[in-house]
Amino acid sequence: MFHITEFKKLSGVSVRTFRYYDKIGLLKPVSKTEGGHRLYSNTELKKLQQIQFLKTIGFQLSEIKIMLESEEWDWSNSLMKQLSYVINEKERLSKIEISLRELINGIAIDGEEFKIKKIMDLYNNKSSKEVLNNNQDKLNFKNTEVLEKIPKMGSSDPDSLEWIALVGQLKKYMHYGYSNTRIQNIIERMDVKKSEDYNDEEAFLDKLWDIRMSPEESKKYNLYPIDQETLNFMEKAYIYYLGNQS
Amino acid sequence: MFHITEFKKLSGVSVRTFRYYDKIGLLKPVSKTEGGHRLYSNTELKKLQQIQFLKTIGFQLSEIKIMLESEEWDWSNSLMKQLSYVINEKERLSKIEISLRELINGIAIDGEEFKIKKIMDLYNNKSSKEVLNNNQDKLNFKNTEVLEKIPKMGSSDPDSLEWIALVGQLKKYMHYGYSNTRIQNIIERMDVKKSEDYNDEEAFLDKLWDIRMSPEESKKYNLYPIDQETLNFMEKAYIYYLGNQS
DNA sequence: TATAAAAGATGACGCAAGGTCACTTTCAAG
DNA sequence: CTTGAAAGTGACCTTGCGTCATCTTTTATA
Repeated sequence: MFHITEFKKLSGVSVRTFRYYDKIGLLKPVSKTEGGHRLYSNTELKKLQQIQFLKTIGFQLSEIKIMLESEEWDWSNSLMKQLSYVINEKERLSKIEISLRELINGIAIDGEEFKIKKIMDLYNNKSSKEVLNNNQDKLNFKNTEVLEKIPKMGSSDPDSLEWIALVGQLKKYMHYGYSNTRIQNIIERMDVKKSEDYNDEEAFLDKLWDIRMSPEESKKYNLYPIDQETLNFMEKAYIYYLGNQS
Repeated sequence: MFHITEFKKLSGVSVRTFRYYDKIGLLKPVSKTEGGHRLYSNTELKKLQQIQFLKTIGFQLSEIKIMLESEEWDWSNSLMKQLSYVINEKERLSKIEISLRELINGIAIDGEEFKIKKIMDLYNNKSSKEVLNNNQDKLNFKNTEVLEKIPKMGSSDPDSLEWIALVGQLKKYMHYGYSNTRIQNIIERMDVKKSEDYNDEEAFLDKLWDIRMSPEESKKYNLYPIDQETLNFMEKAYIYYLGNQS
């Protein structure tokens, strides 16, 4: 049993925090003295450490509370969600980093600091134009000849099966980003398998990526459905793969 | 001269934000009507865009206010400071990302979600007894524990699916002989996948090949059945692969 | 055991950047 | 001049506590 300042020294967390956690019901003292002073035990210390860890990896206290309360929490789900959030944040920061470096270089080259406002204007204009460009839809053409070669759903042929498995893995690990080793290994395997299965007679994957079919269309052809997001991701990963080959 | 809602439409920023910026003195309307309605001009629009840009690269409103107020601001200094902040943040997020991936992998390997709390403890007190206990667990690995990692039949997990597909292809193309390119490609993919899925902590395939279980045994464990002939062939092909690597 | 000092409790305000009510006043058209 | 839309102000809410101010309990010493 520890008094609140001992508990603070053991954990390195402030007294105010304990009172706050008590108030929001996240971590309650094991008991109280007659006068109302809080008392903690080793159990609370361990729970506090769990809370601290979950906090450092970016969860909010309200989420942590629910996590630790329910006995059968879907940990992998929330960890994945948190991971994708972290990855997005990193990407956002990377963009900011690039902008900052450009600005710093621009200033260094100019030497005239008052030009900063003009540079900032450039950024604003650029971003609005980029939005327009990105909204332009890409071409949607079909090639039934190629479609016939695409692995069919429900096939028990191990070759088709691996295609399905590879696409499935692509989706599963998409959150790692297209440059991730695991993703790149999958792409490489696809590339090798492409030339084995389709003998390079048709640039199969190229066609596949041009088709960009909707789930509805692919069902019509009894194909393994590949959604737009996965196709886009596959394209990015493949471009990256080609760039880093040789 | 724009009224506040026109200004909102021109900039995409909320009305509440304008009132807030006015209150904190960041962006004041150029004038007001007799009744007190705010009026903005193109000057304010440009300034607002500058504010928005500085906000996206991570500056606080209080900083932005000072920046835009003083005529001779040391831009390069504050941009550098911001850059170092962004770099630190990215590094912090990278560490979080690693932790999250380790946790996710741990769960994926374990399959037992309730172990999350033990894993979290490991992060906190790396020197405590928990680590020792856990290491002991790992030292006590037996064949049955390895068996738990082997892809199960009927699993829809794309990773398991690819294992099954790869073994299936091995059987299908076995007649080409173990040194055939196609076979060697399959073996290579297995090797890559082995280190991805099992993290090299255990030489998974080695164990698998040591087990050499009968179809009956594998059914008992609900495993994808691999017959003796395929196992032997796999071994030969793998030895050949190791010899021709590098 | 009385008393002083240290330790603890409670409550309130503040922080950043606004969102979301509720209620009142002004503007612009007919 | 009226009426509905638009604009105004003020207050409370969010996160995760830090920082007073004030009051009560515990503990050490005389």
